[in-house]
Amino acid sequence: MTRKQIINKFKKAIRNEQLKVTPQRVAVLDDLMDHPGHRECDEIFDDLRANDMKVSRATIYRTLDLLVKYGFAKKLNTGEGRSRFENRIDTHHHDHIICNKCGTITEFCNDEIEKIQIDICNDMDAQIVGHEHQLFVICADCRNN
Amino acid sequence: MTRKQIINKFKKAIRNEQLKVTPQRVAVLDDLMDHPGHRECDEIFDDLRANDMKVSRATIYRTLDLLVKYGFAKKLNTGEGRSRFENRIDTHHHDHIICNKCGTITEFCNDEIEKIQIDICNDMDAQIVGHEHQLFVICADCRNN
DNA sequence: ACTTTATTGAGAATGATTCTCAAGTAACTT
DNA sequence: AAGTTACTTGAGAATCATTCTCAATAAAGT
Repeated sequence: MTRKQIINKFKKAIRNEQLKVTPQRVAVLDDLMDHPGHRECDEIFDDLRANDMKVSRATIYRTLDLLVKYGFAKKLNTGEGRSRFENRIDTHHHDHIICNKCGTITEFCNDEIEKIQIDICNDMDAQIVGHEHQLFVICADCRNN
Repeated sequence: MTRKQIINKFKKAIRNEQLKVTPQRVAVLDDLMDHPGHRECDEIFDDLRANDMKVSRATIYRTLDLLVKYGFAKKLNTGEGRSRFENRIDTHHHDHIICNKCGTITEFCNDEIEKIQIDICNDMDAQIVGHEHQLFVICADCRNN
């Protein structure tokens, strides 16, 4: 999907809920797609302001909630005391490896783990709606100082 | 290990760092062991106060940090916007299944997953220092209303 | 353009956690 | 047992991320 198509999909999703398409909402999604990493509110805030957009933190949080709700973004907890968000369109599912020293976030995905998770939930007759899996490490770089 | 032995071990750990054994510190560990569940600061606070102990939230947080640091407790993030802590002595390692509807926390442990995690870290030459793995579900009870 | 209704920004409010600091207390010394 | 030193404590202020409030603004339909 091209970026334009993704944004159109988002616009459609918004209108579908009798919500309104605004420059701020589009800009947040655009920013998430510009930065494949894991971004926090203030990074997005600084970006948009740097691009001369009039926007408030409140609106960014509100928009991120929308994006998560409609499946365009994922909220993650990296144990830093604040949330990070990542674009979720056209990305394969993955979990995170976080270096406790330098903070670098690497991604991983393991089909076997994914499968076991589903089995565990099935066994207890629960419907899985999501998961969060983080490995905390001292990364290769940090180990070698 | 008996409870007395665990508490003695904690006292030893504390003294070993030139810190002091105080009634508040012991009481927090005691409370964690009284309640095998996953407790948050305010629950502990209410408990200790109910037991006529003079204690402040600040001290509870400070003590929980100590307990985590010395391996007597584990801090976990259940996605509620505050931390929970659990006793970590004499408990087998486990991860958590959290019902997004009723909030019930169930534990699980899967050796295969544990093994894969280690393999993943070894492959990238990182030293694993911890992990957090949560499955978010709608539990059997909630599914059947 | 006009109307309706959702959205916005600013700043206040919230809630969890951390910090400050004077008063208190553990533990060592005699 | 009393004195000394250094770590701890509680109260409340401070902080930080996030959410809320509300009057002003701007989509989208007519």
